[in-house]
Amino acid sequence: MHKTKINNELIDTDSYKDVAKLLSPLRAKSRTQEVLEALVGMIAEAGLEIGDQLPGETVLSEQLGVGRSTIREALNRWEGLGLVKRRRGSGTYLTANIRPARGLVSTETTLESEGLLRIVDVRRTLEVEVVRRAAINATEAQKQRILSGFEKLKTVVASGMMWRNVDQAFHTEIYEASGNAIFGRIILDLDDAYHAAKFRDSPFDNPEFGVRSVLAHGDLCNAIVAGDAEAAVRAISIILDHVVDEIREMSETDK
Amino acid sequence: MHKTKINNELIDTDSYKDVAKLLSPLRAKSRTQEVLEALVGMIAEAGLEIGDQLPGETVLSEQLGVGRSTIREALNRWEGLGLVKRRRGSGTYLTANIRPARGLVSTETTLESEGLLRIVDVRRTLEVEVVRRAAINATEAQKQRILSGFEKLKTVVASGMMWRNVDQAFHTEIYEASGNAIFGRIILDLDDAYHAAKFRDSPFDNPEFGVRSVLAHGDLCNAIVAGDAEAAVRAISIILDHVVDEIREMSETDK
DNA sequence: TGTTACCAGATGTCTGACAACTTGTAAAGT
DNA sequence: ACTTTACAAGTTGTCAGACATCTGGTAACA
Repeated sequence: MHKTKINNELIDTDSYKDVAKLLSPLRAKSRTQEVLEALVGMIAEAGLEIGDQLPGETVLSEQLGVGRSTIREALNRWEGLGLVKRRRGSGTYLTANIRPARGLVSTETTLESEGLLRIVDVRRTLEVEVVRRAAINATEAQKQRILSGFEKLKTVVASGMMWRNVDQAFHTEIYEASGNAIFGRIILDLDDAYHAAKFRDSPFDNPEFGVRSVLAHGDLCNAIVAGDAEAAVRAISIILDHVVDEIREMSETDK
Repeated sequence: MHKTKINNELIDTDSYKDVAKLLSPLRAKSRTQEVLEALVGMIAEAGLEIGDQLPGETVLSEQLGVGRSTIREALNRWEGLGLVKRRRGSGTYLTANIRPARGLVSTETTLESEGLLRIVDVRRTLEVEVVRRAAINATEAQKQRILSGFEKLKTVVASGMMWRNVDQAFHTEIYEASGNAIFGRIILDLDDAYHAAKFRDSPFDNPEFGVRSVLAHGDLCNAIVAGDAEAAVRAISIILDHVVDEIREMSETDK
């Protein structure tokens, strides 16, 4: 069996499934996540409202081309969040208004940099709180994961490769260490909205930006491990300042 | 409507479900719920803490005598509430302190209120920032809208009507006055999630809560109009404290 | 010594099957 | 004409087994 090193990951080059992955490396999302997004789209398009019944599990699984277990995992997640109510022998019913996420950064608010800056603005509020808590609450195991995440980020950035996924993994460790996973979930949503708006025309990472902010990432990492909340807040502020700079530069050089 | 005397009690015989409920009220729990309670017991007994790894799915399913799918449904539910983190290829890890229900409170209610408190926690971070900015940035026209929104809220609460929509409209005015609408967008999403989870079975407002917090709403309103950011922050904190109290009361009185 | 290759264990997904429940409807009975 | 019963179709709940995919550690190799 042949293995090849790509993006710092061992990849099986014998099965062409993995080759396909090379062509579209953005599909890192889990099947369940994709199903959830597809469901949101379906609900919006079909105009379903509170109380309406969703199609059966078998119908959904056939239509989306995934197993019934996967559909069930997605729907059960939603029931846990109170978005749907499942009745055995009857069906699954909407119990809340489900809005497609595109509202965050939709069509008209993407007026160049303005929308991006607003997103970063909200993100800063959340990130500051998260790193403060992470510095206080992180367990030893979590600190270890944060450290190794940073090491991975450093090597990827140094090699000039796409670092967004690695960066996101690094920050996810911090969100988890904060003690309230909902912060992380919202920030990741904001991040998705940000990149969807930013990379509309050129969907590639900026290598230079990675080099610039990797230093601050190191400070952030050390501050959390050392339990220094205020230093962590300073570090994340610097990182977000770099993001703001990036947006400004982009809006200046771009047309 | 037919009534029949059974065991010296008048019972509605139109639906024999009620009779069956009298005979076996213990079998109402689903397998998944039993699994969740068993897991809570195991975690408490084993003394697992945040960051610790749970036994594998196969081990749990064998030990509890249920299928692996059932275990997965339970654990996925927990992940949705942010109580555990599942890592593919690695394992399932605790991300919150899970305590067994005591006294009359059901395990389900305990876990649910835990999730609600996390939502309010995130919301507090955002709301504090929003009202601070609103107090600083609000224009005269926006202050006027906030004032009239509060007047409407006062009359609706006093009349004992459903006040949720009016309350949401009042807060929306504040979100807009903050100068960054994305804050409001996210808070409204959180509000939806909160109500969907909280009012899963009884979709009604609590009139008493409205009366209690309308005073703080007045303080918030005046502080923003006066441009006093710190007073506004204090007022919104009191409002959110009331929400937390409400959750606590619910999980104590619930059977 | 450091890289590589491999292995065990864990979660993710799919398939097929059956159980349990709900609901509507047609048949049977009065 | 009305009520009761029985049944069928549709839906979610649970189980078993299999394979895919990922993670972390270990042993072999250069």
